[in-house]
Amino acid sequence: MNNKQVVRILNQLADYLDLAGENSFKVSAYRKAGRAVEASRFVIADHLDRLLELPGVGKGTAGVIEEIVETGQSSQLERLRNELPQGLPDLLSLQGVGPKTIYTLYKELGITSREELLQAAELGRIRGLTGFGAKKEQKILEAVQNFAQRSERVLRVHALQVAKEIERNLTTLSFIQKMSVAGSLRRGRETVKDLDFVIATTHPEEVADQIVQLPFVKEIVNQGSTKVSVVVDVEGIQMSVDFRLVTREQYASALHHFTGSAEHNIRIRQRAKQMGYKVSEYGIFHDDSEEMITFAEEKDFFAHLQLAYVPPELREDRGEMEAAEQNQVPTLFQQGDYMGDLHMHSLYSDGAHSIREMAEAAKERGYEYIAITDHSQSLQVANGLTITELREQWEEIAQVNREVEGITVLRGTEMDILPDGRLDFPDEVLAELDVVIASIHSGMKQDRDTLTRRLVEAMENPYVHIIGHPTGRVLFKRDGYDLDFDHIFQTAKDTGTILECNANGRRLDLNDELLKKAKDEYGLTFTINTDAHSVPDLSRVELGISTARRGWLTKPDVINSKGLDELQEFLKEKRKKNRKNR
DNA sequence: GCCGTTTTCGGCCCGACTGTTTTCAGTCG
Repeated sequence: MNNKQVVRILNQLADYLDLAGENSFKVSAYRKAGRAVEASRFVIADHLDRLLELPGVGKGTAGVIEEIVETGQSSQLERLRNELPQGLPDLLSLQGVGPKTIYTLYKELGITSREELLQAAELGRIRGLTGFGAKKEQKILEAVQNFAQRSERVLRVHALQVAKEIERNLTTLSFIQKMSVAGSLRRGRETVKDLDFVIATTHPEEVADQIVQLPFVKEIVNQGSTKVSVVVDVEGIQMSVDFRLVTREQYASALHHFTGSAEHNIRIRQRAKQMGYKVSEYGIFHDDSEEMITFAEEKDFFAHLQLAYVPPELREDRGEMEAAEQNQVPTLFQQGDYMGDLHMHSLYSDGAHSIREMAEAAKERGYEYIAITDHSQSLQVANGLTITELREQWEEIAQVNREVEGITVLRGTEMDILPDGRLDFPDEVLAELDVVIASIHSGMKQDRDTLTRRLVEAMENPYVHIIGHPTGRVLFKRDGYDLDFDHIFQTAKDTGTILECNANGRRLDLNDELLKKAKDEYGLTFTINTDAHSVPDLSRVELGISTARRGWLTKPDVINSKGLDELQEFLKEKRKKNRKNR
């Protein structure tokens, strides 16, 4: 039984308890225990003796978890399943419909599915119930109808596109003093469910009226004097968007509050409470007075709670509170630290632009160097290069280096690690390359041991510098390979192999959590690369940087922060050291 | 159910909005 399976059962139990009308603090205790299991560094089933170390896990939930691990289920959950129909928890996913509503509808009308709910709403059977009226019935009807098209999470890259369009429009409105996107987009998350904007204004009603009239607003969900919720459609991407309207004085507190995460905010409020304060989205209050303390900037808000400033990407309750208390928040990697991109494709394999075009675009971005890393011969779907073609490419690289000043193009490859574990080029060819990335593009469904061994053997080759997109996951499409990460990270440490944070918006691989684990537990070094297949792809480096920041990476952790000479020296050293070890 | 610099009970983050009520419950983030 893996941790995810335990989490799923704990969450199901919480859903059922919620529907059964159980004390809401008890319900959230189970959800909190679920989050603790999810965040834990060890496999729960192998360390049942350590359950009580997890925050929010006490005797009660520990007993439930033990039972889940030992029997594969929870007797409490099974009992509730016998008492309440199977379909009820599904109804919790309807917008604006919660446990109390669902339970009442079940008790009074026998409703156990979306179909039955739709029918009851259409027949007007809901409006007569105590506490329900025509409007509530209409809302329920819409929630069921919208279920099929309700907004799923969208990729960060798409959410950024929507946010930019909204920002562009907001700047044309009157009475807006200051504004920022907040929420999970500001925290740099790889996918986003909805957007939050915080706006400072002297005229909230007027701003709200202007917002709901913006051309991309498809639906007004609700509109008050401090909050407007709408659904927008920007070039076919539909998202829910909340706008929070506050005064200039309240702005910094509101920005912090709506940036979240929920877990981070809870920690902030607990701390404030211990210090005799109360925190709301508008400011900080003394327990014993009405006076509200406001802040010019977020850093002043943190300072008032005797905390160092925490960048949005770290606000997940993954150790940032402890770091801020001890003034040990790291200076995270930033855009200006990025000196060059070490993974991109050209016309030689499956890229859309020539080496020269890629070099000129990279120079335009201020880079010192790039590596052209076309695919290798076995990856025929991507027009992988034979050794002969690779040598031809070196001539063109030399020519571009002669003709385009101010940037250096390095000879590279993204070489396949073949299904049997062999590499696609022999050592004598690899020795002539400046940058060797080894990646898996086939045999992705092999078992854990086989896949792990393929990566480990690739890292043990002294000519391999980098493992490209190490887990192979593609967001919304496929999970990463089944891998033994401890074995892989240990090998990367022993061989000095660099692991990639691939900035393709569907990959972001390694992801934030694996980056943090690899850094904290193994002290590894990383590279952030776009894997660009065209000139515009070069700009997605920002997605890789926000992921790296969420993984707590700093400038020295990322080799793309090195200048050209230092980088080349570093790549050569890696080979020297490992040839000796071989 | 969890937890303790208000320690074994009594809180648990906090407020906006909506719809239904006539002072509040439910839902959401």
